[in-house]
Amino acid sequence: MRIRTAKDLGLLAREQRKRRGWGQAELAERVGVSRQWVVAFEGGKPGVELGLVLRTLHELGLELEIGGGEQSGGAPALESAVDLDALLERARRTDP
Amino acid sequence: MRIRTAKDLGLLAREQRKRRGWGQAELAERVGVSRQWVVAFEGGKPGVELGLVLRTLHELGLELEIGGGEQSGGAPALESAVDLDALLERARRTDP
DNA sequence: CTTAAAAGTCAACGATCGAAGACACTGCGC
DNA sequence: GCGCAGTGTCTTCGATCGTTGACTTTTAAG
Repeated sequence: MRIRTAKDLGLLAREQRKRRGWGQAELAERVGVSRQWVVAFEGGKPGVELGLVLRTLHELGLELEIGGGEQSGGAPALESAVDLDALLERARRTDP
Repeated sequence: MRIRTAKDLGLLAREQRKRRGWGQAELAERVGVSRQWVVAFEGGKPGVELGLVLRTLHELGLELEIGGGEQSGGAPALESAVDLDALLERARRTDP
């Protein structure tokens, strides 16, 4: 899932937490933050600290991936081949 | 690229900034933060605020993607079909 | 080699954070 | 309807943030 805002991320984290059957208090304990912090993060608070966010995502089994990175001045070099195996492998990991 | 720590992310942001030929001051101005913040972020400071991080990544043309999300208790339900077109489309957006 | 640009570092300050504690509200099983 | 678990919200407080300004060090252009 593409993330652009803190709200996007918070929503995703909440969904994943529920999928795991955890309450906010349980997640907070696992991560080592206060429950209030979890509430704020899930609510999309932009001021939350990056390190805690990363730890929380890890605890939720969510993986952060950065893509993009085109040169500012023009089109990126074209890949000459499409690696279907790699695509499938990634899809398997992302949308099991 | 897989991101686990604030340090990972900061390094990547620095590389991308350099690739674009921008100085820290220029990036700071584009994002609307102080140069000191850019220095701190690139240096991997975990306390930096998520909202500013996301804005910075966007300005650098980096896309944030979240994957993973397996059920905690067992194997996820298997999809019966693989949508190659969707996979390719997503790959095109993520790794152009 | 010289000099300017870029990057690193330090300090002060008002704003905000995260934690702890607690109360209010919601959802659900019995 | 009642009770309990989960979630939302409020307050206080010490710690940290991001900004501004400025000085130092490193890098790169000429």
